[in-house]
Amino acid sequence: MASSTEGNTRPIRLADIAKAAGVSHGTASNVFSRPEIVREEVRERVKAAAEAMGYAGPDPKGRLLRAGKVNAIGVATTEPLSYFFDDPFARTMMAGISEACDATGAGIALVSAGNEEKLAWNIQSALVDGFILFCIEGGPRLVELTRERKLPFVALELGSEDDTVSAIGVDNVAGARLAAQHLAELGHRRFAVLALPFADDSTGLVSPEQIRTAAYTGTRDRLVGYFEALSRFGVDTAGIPVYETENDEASTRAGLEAIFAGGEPPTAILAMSDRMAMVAIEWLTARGIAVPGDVSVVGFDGVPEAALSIPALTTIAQPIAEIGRRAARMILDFDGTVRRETLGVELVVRASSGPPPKTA
Amino acid sequence: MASSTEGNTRPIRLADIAKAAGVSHGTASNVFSRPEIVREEVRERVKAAAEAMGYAGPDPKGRLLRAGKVNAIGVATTEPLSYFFDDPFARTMMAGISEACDATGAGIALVSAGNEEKLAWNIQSALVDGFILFCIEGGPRLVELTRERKLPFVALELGSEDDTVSAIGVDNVAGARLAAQHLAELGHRRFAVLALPFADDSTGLVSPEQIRTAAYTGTRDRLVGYFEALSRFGVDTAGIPVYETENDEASTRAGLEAIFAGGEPPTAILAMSDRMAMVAIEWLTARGIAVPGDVSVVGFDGVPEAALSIPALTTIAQPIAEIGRRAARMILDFDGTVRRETLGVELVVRASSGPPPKTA
DNA sequence: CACCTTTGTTGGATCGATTCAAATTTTTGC
DNA sequence: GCAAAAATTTGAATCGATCCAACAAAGGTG
Repeated sequence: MASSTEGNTRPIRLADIAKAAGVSHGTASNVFSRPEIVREEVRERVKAAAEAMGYAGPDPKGRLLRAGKVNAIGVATTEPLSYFFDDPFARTMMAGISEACDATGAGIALVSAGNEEKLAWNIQSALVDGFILFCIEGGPRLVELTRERKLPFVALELGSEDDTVSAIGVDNVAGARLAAQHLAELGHRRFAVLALPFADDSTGLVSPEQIRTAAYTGTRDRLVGYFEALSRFGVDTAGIPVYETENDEASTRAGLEAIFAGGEPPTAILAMSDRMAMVAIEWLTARGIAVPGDVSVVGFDGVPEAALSIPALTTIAQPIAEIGRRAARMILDFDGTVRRETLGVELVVRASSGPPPKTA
Repeated sequence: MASSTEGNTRPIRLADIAKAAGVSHGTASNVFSRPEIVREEVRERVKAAAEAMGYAGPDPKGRLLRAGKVNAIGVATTEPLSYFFDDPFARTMMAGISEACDATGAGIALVSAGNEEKLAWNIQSALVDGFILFCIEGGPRLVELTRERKLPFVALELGSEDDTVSAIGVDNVAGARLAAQHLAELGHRRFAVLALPFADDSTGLVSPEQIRTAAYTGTRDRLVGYFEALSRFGVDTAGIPVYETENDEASTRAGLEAIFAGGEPPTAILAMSDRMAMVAIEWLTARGIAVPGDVSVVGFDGVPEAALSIPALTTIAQPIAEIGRRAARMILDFDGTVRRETLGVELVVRASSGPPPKTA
């Protein structure tokens, strides 16, 4: 069997090197991980043996098991992987996460999957020291899945009210209030809302009942903020059409159709994401409805693209990158405690909002 | 919060569960990895024990060592991590890679580092089955580092002439020819080139000597293509200023200053990246030089943003996402052979190129 | 009832390293 | 020249699982 295995390229292990160099594997290991403690002559001999046998260096797989720490954090989402590179919000957030990881030399592992079963498996088997959860949709489910792993994790967006999970997010109520107040102060009295999902797999005009039982409290909070501010200006919030979308182009357009199908169109649109707001601007403009001449639009998020749209988007800016940085640091210097941070938001007035038309 | 004296909560291992449930560790393992082969009663007993002891499920670290496969591919670059999310070219490429990974359920690990030493370490210790190398700059060095790891890898951009390494790239010569020919056909005769780096740490106007000894052959190929096409139209290529930048805003602006400082300004700029081309458009426009009225600009890459610039950028479109997809698949179904693929490029004529001004 | 399947369970071997207490060798001090 | 101190080296134990040949028990057959 000796000669027949000639071509069988079983990978070379550290132990093989040790034997070839005539030292124990303990010493061989030291040559690679703490070279300074082994005598120069021996060190050279082992290195020479490694070189001669084509050894690739200690296999991280083996090292990992012993060391325990992977030195990488996982970022998980229910969206497909390409979401991390396509979506402006995600990208900005990832840039923040990257920054924190770069600073400590940690790596980033992107975790996602086509279907839920695979996602569960991928979360179970991801080689990471902790997770950052992108809870855009399916947040509760994602948290559930991750909790099983018993690793530190932090949810982005305090979507869930469950305060046993660490989370970082913004003050949605305050932000929404700011947006609505801005429009009301400009004189608007007829509004429509483009909302993020309240629950899984539902879209369309939303009833008060659905709002009360919203699974995604982030969405609910923004609506609460809108209504709170508008009430103060004497607007009858019960009459405001709230259209739930999936935060994509198709469902946003459907929402706009529905909103403008009725008799008296709104003069201002409150969109719960910049993405929807920008689709709205495009949709309105294409129909000859002037923004902000006929209808004002205010977004939410503050993605970089919002400054570039035409007209530039008035929006509620979240400190997106900062959220990412903090989330990463929370995992990197995890101390066993649950932390929930709420960051402030800011109204950024640009060109998409103005006074309502005189005729209205 | 209760009693921290609970003890050192050593993580629970599969073996602990096995003992608690009174079965062998082999059986306990089967309960999790091949539940169908263990008798229901036993299965439930083990699961119950796991639940009771707060077992997080088989640790991937252990599994990994046995299985060998990580089921993730590493994407490495010498740029900081945030490059993956900021740069349009990188993002488009990553989207392609994501797609291929999503399809097979593989994960993506981003590998980078602040300094070269750390990069080397991170490449050594990344838990991946193979690498995709983003050889924007420092390509040869990155290849070197990765080769040591003895894992499959593929370089993006056939930057190196070393054909023992797998690579995917585009036909730079043909693409550059297309760009130059387009401008020459429009009537341009006075050109300037904004070039990508020819070698590490050099910028400024480039001498023929530097071109011949270029470390980055991709850059050289593009220049060769430009010159080849222009010669055919009787242009004296020796007189064309070639300014080497670092493909960032600052050095591109410096290049433009240098190019337009001379007596007779060019009527057309050949930029080796869309990034530079877009900076050029902005720079020219800000100076009151009309694009394409006074000066035409043609880019290279075909990033999505190019279509959105004002005026929209004429460019040589690479199948960026397709390159990513192929690279990922090459690693995912690695068969031990070296593969070098060259993909075609396409001239996309948009608004940034036109005939030269009459007066010139 | 002996014999063959089928189905389930066991425990040792293995994956590839690191660690550390103990053993060994080399230096140093006098 | 010798003991104590310092510097190296050793090898068993460990990290946490999976795999698989061997074994045991239950079911079927003539």
